[in-house]
Amino acid sequence: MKTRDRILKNSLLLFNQDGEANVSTVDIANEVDISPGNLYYHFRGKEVIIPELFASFEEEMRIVLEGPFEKPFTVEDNWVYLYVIFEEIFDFRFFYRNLNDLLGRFPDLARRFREIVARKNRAIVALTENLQRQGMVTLSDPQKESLALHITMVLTYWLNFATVMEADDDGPAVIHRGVYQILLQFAPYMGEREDDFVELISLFYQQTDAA
Amino acid sequence: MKTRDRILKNSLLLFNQDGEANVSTVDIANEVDISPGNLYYHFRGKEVIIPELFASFEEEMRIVLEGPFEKPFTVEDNWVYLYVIFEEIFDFRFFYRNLNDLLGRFPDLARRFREIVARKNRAIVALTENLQRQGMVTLSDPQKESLALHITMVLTYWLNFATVMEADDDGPAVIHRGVYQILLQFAPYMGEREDDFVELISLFYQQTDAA
DNA sequence: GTCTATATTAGGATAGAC
DNA sequence: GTCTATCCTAATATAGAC
Repeated sequence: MKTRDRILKNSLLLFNQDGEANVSTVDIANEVDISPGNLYYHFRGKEVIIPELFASFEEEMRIVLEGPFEKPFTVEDNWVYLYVIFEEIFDFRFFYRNLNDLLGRFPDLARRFREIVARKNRAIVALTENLQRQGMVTLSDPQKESLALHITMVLTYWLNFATVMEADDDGPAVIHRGVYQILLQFAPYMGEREDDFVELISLFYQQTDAA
Repeated sequence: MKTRDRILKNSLLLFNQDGEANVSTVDIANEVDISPGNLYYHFRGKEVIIPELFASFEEEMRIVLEGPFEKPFTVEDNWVYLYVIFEEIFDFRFFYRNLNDLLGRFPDLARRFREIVARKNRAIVALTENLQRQGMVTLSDPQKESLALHITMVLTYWLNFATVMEADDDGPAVIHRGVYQILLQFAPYMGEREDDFVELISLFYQQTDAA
């Protein structure tokens, strides 16, 4: 693995672990086991590393969000879809934990981040419409927009919230509950299918929780 | 006004404006128009100012959250109640924008912050039960818990989210939309009253928005 | 209580040898 | 590409006079 890539990899590791603000260039160099001077040969400091990491995140998120929304999605498909989005956020969680600061410091990233959130929102709208087409939920357009906005917010902050509320940082379990919470939000729009649906996702919840 | 209080007041101002991490003790001294040395006479640095500000927040939030939940709350009461909670968060928004970092640095505050969120959640549960007693909404216990958790999350992160999504920082308007979004979440549990309810809160929304 | 002056340190950054 | 040595700066913190 090239030094350049090792720097990126370890920066991400430390940023996620300790928060970007609490990681110095020397910390990174130590973790990579090179000299600070060498680090500066590859990157002119954190101000260059961060946008580079963001670009990876952006690309992966773009791929993830291009879900195949024309086909009918089963509940399990939806479960997996949300799970994968959460995983992506988890992998770059340092970014989400410091959003205001980071977006303030990098206006270019702010623009692009907003674009990602907008995409996320559109994906949730599409997912909702898919459920609608299958006759699983009934909701008006304003309700749809409002619900999508809410879900987008939960997708954005759930991992933060969980970290704040419980000191421990067990990724999979937290993601798992996040997916469950989100899918539960569709229940009230399901009419008589509601009970079946809740039972189904509760099953997913318990199932994967044990794993 | 005593110097000590002026330091606290201006620290809060700068923290909210620029983020705690971007405000130095010298910045604060400048804003208060005293020397850095003098600042250190009153406080041993930001590490002492922050918990002091948190204590104010904690106290005010405690008062706000002690809502009179036994009486039947009108929709307008609920509107005002949520609005006031948001205002409190807005006044100490620097804290919410840096939650993970700050709670990591001050474990004692982390404990107390979790307690506040738990109170917030209980308040929302109480508010929901109040609507239930009035026959305005129908929901099962798990639904109630899930809805309350969601609303607690929105209460916690809405202002952050809005700042991220729109660069501008217009407090009242953002709070206003937050309240609207939250109340909208009760709609699907209202049965036939739903349309009336949505119309009513839309009215509040447009009304206060013009003001 | 308040000031000025100064010490200390950590982090960011570069020069030059290998 | 990599290292060592070194510099610069911003931020924290203290001492001592007024």
